[in-house]
Amino acid sequence: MKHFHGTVRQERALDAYVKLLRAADTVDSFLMSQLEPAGLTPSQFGVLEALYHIGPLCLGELAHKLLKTSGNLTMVVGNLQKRGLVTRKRQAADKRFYLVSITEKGRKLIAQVFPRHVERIVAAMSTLSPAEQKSLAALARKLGTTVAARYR
Amino acid sequence: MKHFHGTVRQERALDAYVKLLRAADTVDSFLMSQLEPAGLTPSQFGVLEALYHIGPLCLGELAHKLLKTSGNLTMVVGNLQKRGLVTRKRQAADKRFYLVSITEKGRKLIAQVFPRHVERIVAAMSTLSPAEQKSLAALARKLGTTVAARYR
DNA sequence: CCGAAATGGTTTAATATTGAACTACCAATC
DNA sequence: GATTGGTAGTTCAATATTAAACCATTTCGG
Repeated sequence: MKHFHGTVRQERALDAYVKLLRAADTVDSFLMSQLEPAGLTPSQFGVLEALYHIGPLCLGELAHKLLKTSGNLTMVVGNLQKRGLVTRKRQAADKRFYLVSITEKGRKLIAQVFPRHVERIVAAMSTLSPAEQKSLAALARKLGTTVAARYR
Repeated sequence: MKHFHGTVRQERALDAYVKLLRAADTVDSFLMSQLEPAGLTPSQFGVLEALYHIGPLCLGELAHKLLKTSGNLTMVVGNLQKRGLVTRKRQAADKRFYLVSITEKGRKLIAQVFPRHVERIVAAMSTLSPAEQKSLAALARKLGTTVAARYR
């Protein structure tokens, strides 16, 4: 938005906003493009990674963690299920819940893909010094949690 | 990725990466949800805003600015055109180019929506002090440009 | 208990998004 | 000036994404 002119206050906020979004977008699309050889879309990777590291989750929890709608998760989990990477099981206690678990096949896939993914993140972030990385994390966290809480 | 355990170096990079993405996602989805009453999707708003502030652009330039593919822009611009918010004109000089311009109707819509949008950005960013906003912008910029340049 | 409200998921319709194949046009070279 | 190659956009098939309507189940107030 270099072509917008407002008050100092506005331009400062806009500038930080735009640069934040662009950085996130650039880093993320690079990382996600590297996942393609595994045949995983970004969303599919997100679901599998969560199940791999956290354990079985129900659809609503997945949706909450990935900041997506439940309708979306129905589709993404469906596609993972088709490929035998996850299972979906109706809970006996409360039949409204569907527990999603990663299968052995899914586990193997993530185990194969994740280490390289982490190394690419390290490489990408290494542009920033350790102190800068911590600073960025703290600022982003403060911004994200405040906005999330304010407009809940 | 609180459930991943690696080296200090890895966890620092992952933490910064995750918090960056989540902050961007949270702020952006809040802002974009506020645009719905205008009947604009995030992408449509992005295109319209660019045309409004920069002037007429061809499809490739729009794709580059919005970090999207040309195929995507064909669709988004098509939907904006259906609603009479932009026009698409074949260039005489080089007939491969299609120049996209905002119409008076589109201009009015953005003029009506944009000021509130800016104020919401200011409000969201105001969690951070002016110095923190500048710091965040600088760190995000450094990260984004380096990653974009490295993996071009 | 029972009917009403709340909750978890699915479905539906519309738009978005991508990569890849394809079309139209331009440019350069021989 | 025809072939060759490159560039701008479109089309296509598949997945993603959302909001809204809907279905099933549970919970709660009376």
